[in-house]
Amino acid sequence: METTKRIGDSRPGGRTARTRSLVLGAAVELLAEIGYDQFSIELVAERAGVHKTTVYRRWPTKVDLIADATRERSRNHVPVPDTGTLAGDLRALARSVAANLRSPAVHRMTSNIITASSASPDLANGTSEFWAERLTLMRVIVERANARGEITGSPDPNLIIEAVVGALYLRLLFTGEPIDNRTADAIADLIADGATRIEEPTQPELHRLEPSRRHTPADTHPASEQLT
Amino acid sequence: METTKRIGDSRPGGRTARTRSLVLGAAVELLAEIGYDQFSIELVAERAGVHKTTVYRRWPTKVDLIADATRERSRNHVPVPDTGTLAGDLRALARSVAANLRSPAVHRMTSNIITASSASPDLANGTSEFWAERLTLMRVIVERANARGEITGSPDPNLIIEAVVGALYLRLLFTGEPIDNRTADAIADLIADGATRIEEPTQPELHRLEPSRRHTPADTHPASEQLT
DNA sequence: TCGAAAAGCAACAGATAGTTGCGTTAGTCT
DNA sequence: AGACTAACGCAACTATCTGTTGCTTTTCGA
Repeated sequence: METTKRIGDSRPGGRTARTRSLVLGAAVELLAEIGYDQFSIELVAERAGVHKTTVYRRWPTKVDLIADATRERSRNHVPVPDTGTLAGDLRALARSVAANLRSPAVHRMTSNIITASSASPDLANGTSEFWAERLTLMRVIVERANARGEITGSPDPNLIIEAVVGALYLRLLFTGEPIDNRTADAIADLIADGATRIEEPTQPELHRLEPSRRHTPADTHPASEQLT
Repeated sequence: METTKRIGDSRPGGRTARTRSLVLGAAVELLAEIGYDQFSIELVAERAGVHKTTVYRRWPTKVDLIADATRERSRNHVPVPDTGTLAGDLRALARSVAANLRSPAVHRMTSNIITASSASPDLANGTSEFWAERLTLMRVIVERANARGEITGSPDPNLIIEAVVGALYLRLLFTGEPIDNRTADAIADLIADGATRIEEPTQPELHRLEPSRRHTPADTHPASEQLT
């Protein structure tokens, strides 16, 4: 039995692969150019110089196509800075992210992926994995700082990166405020200060503020019906 | 002349207002229930118990409707915590935001607004204003801490709030990692530590790390074609 | 109670998504 | 090389959805 073979599985060599990369390339281009509304399978087909049935056969829906098109980006190697200090590394990282976010294409791409992700658990997983990989890569910044003895306490390394990146994305998606290098430096410094609390690393044990000294506020009951 | 009067301007009292609120209410509900794809004017009309032409006449497009429906949320009063310490306040704030973000309805709502915003500068402005207001409200947390002498240096107060909130939203929209109270506390503490650098507030001048001591890394040239 | 603004209604036009059947092209296998 | 077959091209089609129009009915306001 098992004649249930998926399209594009055999003949991985020639035309199939070419068509596939043409279509996915066109999809990525369009995702960066137009909004989710405008994005359509027919447009992608036209851009790829391919007939729409070809696209429909392999990617039944819009989100399937988007999911596949964005899956490849894991290959994007993020250059991880190594300046010798945590603050320096975080600044470089923040500036690099900021520079990226200033591009309208990236803005559109990001919005579109968020939209599609909310419609497809598959794509949501892909996005999640992509970011997990990316954060793992960036985490060496924190690990190096740790090896240097820069870091006090044991903050979650991921959280340090997430705070820097998250603040920048918040501006991109919500506040619309400028994402310039000044901002990037400021957020990097803020987080670096938080992670390297003591200014005299030679006496790291001296009267450090223990987490237990802070009081945990009563859990604010979740706002009953507060959207966003 | 000037017969160009907009629909719904006169008769602000009775039926007009009722219809309006019915429609906007239905729109908000749907935004929290379904994705941007499914969301349509006809669905909103049906949910509101109103004929679709009624909706079309007042809100020509989907995004117009969404823009109007979400404009009202500025009224949402965010309870600003006041626990007596910056760390405590930030923890309470983070927990409250986290609790909110755990709701799937909020997740969908957020994604949908992002999508619609990218299609409408009008809505984008609205969202931007909404967040500006919200951040301004939350900023009193930092201002109170400042008055208490908790804060060293002069970090951008907005940035402190943005870092906390941004990290949580990053998880919601990208990484998909859990947004529990542990995470909320950790991010709050990290930022609080960054803002209140010296552990002995009575000697705030003692060997503080000046910004000038940090070196600014060479600006990493923006990755030429790195989407997202 | 009367006039006018807004809502209801049905029918319509146009666009778009997605499908189907069949002929054509081009890798692959012997 | 030549045959086989998976994948593509093509045109025509259906179905659905978006948005409009002309008219009638309701309801607010004065």
